[in-house]
Amino acid sequence: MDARTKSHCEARAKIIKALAHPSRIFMLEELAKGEHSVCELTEMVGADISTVSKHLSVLKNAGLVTDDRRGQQVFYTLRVPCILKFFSCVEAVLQANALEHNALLR
Amino acid sequence: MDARTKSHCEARAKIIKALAHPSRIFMLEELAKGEHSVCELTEMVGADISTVSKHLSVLKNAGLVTDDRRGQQVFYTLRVPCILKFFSCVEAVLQANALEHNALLR
DNA sequence: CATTTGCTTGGCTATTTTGCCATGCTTCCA
DNA sequence: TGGAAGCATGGCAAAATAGCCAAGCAAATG
Repeated sequence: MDARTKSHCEARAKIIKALAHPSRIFMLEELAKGEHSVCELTEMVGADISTVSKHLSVLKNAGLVTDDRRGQQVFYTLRVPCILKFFSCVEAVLQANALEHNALLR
Repeated sequence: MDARTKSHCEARAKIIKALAHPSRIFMLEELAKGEHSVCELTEMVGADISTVSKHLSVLKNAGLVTDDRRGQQVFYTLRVPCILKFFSCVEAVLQANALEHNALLR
């Protein structure tokens, strides 16, 4: 793996890592339906607000969401719609795994 | 986030985590072109064979690849072709980020 | 058989990630 | 202007990951 390929893979890994957490996946899906404030997301996720805030900064840092301060609240929006296709592939893997699992049980 | 949703998100996170490493991304792309033995992949990645073997077991555990022993060698194959679309979305994010970055420089 | 080759696994340390608490900052309202 | 509401950040401890070496196991080869 040459240096060029390596740095490219690292860049991609950085983005995928941002996706690799249950709470962040959940939030992205909620944001796909429409913007939400940190408060709302905190409520939905059910974790400390500081935790949610850090998760959001991870997503923002990866370029997956954007934030918009309006008054006291900060609203987050999904920046990359193709993320949903992304998840549908993961869904396909899950289904394939489930099928495989059932086949082994027989 | 109710229990059902939570476990679903966790299942997806598990798969995405398996994708969240430069070497594993690289290997998946190589495997997309055709099967490879552990030896070959080790050569391509440029890490210890035990490291590569563990990476492969992570991918296998997530249901992303399958292995096939033939003689002394074990050949790995990509199990889920849609992974490539997955990456193309990541690519789109990278490009969007690059554009954003340039815009800020101006 | 004994050895070599190809791969996996155990064990260990170093690094990264996660989540909470405490604190600080910004905006709004009384 | 003082305080409250909404978020972000620093700091810390616990947990998860990553990488290598050493050791083990399976198949081929002599």
